Amino acid sequence: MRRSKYFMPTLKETPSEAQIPSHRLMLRAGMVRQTAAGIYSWLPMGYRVLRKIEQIVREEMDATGAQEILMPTIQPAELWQESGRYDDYGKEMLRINDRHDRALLYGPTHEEIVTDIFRNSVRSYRDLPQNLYQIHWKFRDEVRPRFGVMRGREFFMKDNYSFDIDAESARRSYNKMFVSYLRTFARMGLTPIPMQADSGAIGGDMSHEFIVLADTGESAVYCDRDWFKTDPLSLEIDFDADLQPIVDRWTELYAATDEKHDAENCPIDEKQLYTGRGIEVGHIFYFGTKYSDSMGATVSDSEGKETKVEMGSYGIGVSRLVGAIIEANHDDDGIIWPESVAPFKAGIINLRAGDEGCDGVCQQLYDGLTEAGVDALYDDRDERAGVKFAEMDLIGLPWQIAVGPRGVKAGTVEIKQRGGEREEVSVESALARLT
RNA sequence: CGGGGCGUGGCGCAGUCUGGUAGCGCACCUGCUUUGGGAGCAGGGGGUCGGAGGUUCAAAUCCUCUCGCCCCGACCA
Repeated sequence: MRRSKYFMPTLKETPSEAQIPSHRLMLRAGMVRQTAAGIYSWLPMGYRVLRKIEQIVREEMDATGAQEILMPTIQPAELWQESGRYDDYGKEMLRINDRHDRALLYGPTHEEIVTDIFRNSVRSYRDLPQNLYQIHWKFRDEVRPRFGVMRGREFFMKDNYSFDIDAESARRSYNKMFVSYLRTFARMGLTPIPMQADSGAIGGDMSHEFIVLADTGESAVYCDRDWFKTDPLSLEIDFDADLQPIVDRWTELYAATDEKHDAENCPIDEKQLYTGRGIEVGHIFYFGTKYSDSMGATVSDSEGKETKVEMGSYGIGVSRLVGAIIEANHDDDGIIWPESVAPFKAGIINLRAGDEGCDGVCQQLYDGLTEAGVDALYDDRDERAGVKFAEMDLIGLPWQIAVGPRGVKAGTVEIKQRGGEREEVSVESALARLT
């Protein structure tokens, strides 16, 4: 993509409404624009990142055998009246009436809809287990949206729902999600720490929040330093195998959010305790027959008896992750994207646009990268070097290649990783480095 | 929802207390000079001061109402 043609309205100054780094940087880098309180429009570069994250989530969901569906954003009130949540949910739920004065709502979550789909379509235990996911928009009318995309009212979310014949099978479904989440977040360059969460009326240990550490995170977290020795990406996972040992391993180390942590009775040594901040990016939850009960979702078991299905639901805040990743990866100059979610892998800076030599080398680099399938942003504008360097640092592409008249004469370009040192190399080796 | 704050060109702000017909920096346009870390000079365009009422000879400024946004707290992917 040529910068001169790319819609990326960057800002030198920070709009006054933005307080935390990710919000400021997303506005400054031209990734998003606020449309209303807690409601954002995604501009080309922000949308690229959102899609990268979405794709990682999708791949990891698919790897577990979950199947992607797409449910409506607008839902009929009847289903919620049936589950009993229509009155419980309160003002966070955006309620709408259509022209016939029928009560509708903009879905804050989709348990009712999937349960409805399921009960109308599945009759036998032979069709279980089942796990359906979707990635799309939800709306919760937060009293106080803030932190930009990290706590919006409208947000992009992956949510999925498991259906099992019994509690034991439901635990297997839960474990799959648990392990899958570890990989999903790790692939985005984040350190995910599962923390036991309140599992409500069901009780037990079947609810976890996934927290990623970030200095500017919303809540204080306490955990064992051994967390940093673990690497989810090194896990060889067979989703058909028993995952309980992996889950056990990832829950035996201490980890607690502010609310649960008790300094007096902390089970681990002070030296071993890491104190930091974190952002909740995922939540998995087993809730048994809560909805199958109220909404009559049953199947025949192996003896022909009607049995309520055991369910769980699992969420990942996809749009929140964009902010969370920036919170965890930035410096004073701007964003530092992990390669897996970067909008472009590399930026090419033409330090003397219009100079025949510079133009030629830049084109050669750009073509070379493009042919190799590497996304590059080529800053071909007639701007001063400082402007280009500053913007490239701001938008945080993992690699920068600077092409100037001096180097071109000597047959070299300068390559550096965002935040790293510059290195003079030949055009060929620059290309080799990135392809 | 309780408490606080702010709405003035695209962005950041001054002007409001003490009414007199809107200003600065950045960005934008033109020209020249510059050209390796957000250039310099000159010229130029753009705002009925969030909105509606009211007071006044006169309102960004005073009064009333209203809408929007932000921050702290309680709540959440």
